[in-house]
Amino acid sequence: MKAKISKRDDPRRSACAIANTLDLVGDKWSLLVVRDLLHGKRTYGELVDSPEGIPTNILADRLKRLEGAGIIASAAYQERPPRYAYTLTKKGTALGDVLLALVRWGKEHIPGTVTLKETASNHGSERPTPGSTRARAKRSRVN
Amino acid sequence: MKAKISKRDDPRRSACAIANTLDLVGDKWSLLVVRDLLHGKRTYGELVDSPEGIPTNILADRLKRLEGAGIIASAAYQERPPRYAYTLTKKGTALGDVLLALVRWGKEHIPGTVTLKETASNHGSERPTPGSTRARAKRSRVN
DNA sequence: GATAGTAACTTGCATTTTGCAAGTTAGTAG
DNA sequence: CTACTAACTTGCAAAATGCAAGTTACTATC
Repeated sequence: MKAKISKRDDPRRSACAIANTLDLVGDKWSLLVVRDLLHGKRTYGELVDSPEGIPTNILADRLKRLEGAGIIASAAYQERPPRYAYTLTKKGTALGDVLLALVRWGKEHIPGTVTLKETASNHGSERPTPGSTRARAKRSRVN
Repeated sequence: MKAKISKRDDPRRSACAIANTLDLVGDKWSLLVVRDLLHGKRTYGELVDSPEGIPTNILADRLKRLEGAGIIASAAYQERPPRYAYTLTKKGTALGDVLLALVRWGKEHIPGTVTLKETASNHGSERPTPGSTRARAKRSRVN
């Protein structure tokens, strides 16, 4: 019935907001996925194609974790061959401020880095519009 | 044979400022060390005592890497038993903006998190004051 | 209908990183 | 000499990462 949270079994490292945020997105890949989604990418394939070359198993894992954390949401945009589009939730979109701080620091303090913004506009081909179809997400449970 | 830096053997994942920043501080611990230094902590022991409980080998490694990246600097504040004080460089202090973005996001989106600021104001025991001896380490602003 | 292709994952396994405990070094205090 | 402290280092076991290959579910083309 009631979920009681005692200090003993608190899995968090501390109450610090920074530490807890880092526990969610403090790894080499999570924020890059968020970056790509902010830039308009939506599908697994588009995310895999990013210049950093995320391994597919890592991407699958990060998508699960980010969805579990309420940072992204997935929705089937077509049923016949099941295809999913990932989008940022409001919570995820709010990470834009963090990315902005990161990119500003990087551009100022790491030579040769740039703000890359390649994919917001598609390059030629038409794509199915996510959300247009009836959302029927029949999928293995997302922990 | 001369060592030439071509795009082929560039060790970086990409030119993206976010990716490169994450390669420097995109792990569970680095930014917590920066946080503590911003809050006025200076010695190895003080850093180890943080509530998240960083393992000592990880701390030693992160201090080396952060120093190598020019984010922190170490200076001996006493010679007889060698003792070192770690301080943020200007480059490291600039990460305060990133931390600020992280703490804001965490406080808004993760329940039960706070801005913890148990600064250098010691709670009971006296500590050696850096700068008492010859080598004086300049203190950075205590947020 | 057999072959090939595409998107989205999953699985296996070697390598790397993390984390806990214990040990080491260089001093001070009694 | 023994105890104690600060600042690390070392030794693994466990977990995370990364690369390649395999799987599933379709579509398109011989």
